[in-house]
Amino acid sequence: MILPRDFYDRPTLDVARDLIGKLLVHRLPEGTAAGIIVEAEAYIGEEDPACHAAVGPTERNAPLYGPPGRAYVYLNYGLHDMMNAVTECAGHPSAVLIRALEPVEGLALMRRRRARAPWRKGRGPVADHDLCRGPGNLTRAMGITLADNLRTLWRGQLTIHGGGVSAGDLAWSPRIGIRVGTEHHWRVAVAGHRSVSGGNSSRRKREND
DNA sequence: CGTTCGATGCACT
DNA sequence: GTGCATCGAACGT
Repeated sequence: MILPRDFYDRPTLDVARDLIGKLLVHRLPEGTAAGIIVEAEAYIGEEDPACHAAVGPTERNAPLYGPPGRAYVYLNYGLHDMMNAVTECAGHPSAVLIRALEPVEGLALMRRRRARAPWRKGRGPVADHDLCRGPGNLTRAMGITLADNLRTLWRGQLTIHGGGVSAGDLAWSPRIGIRVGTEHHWRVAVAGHRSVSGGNSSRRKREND
């Protein structure tokens, strides 16, 4: 069953924790892709220096100020679309970044989309557990783009479902790839899961700062 | 094992 | 003009 709108209208850290083990589903004419969320990060309010809302309301971060339960998708490094779930009541700009999935459905479609990336030209197929490993890889594999910005997650073609999935032990750690706000351990992941990002050494160093 | 860096586009100052 | 909530290859030790 699809998670209701109210699921997202709660403290962001609770939402981040509870999103682990849930199923992200994207239905398109070319096929359906789905995966279990195994890694996420919380970005909480204007006081969080790493949150896009830290600079106050702008055109780009407007979705954060809107109602919870919608997607906030933005382009990062000119290359990667990042997908967040907007949380908390409207006016408190917060969201959860979806960082990694364990692929469940549409793996062939995911692999085709990943292979389409220019930098993968001439390289071998992506392993199953790497298809949705990392926020940029995840959106590419799932076919999530800027066109999905502001989409409702509780109905429509991009949805998050609950039900029956055991998440395993959760591990909290500093968020990845940011220069500020690293004192907060607002990244949550299934401990030891193969599809969790941050596997390379430079990431690990930043994590331990 | 470790660190560095290019690709690539746009919001923000 | 600057700086990214990244990815993955290249290179040093």
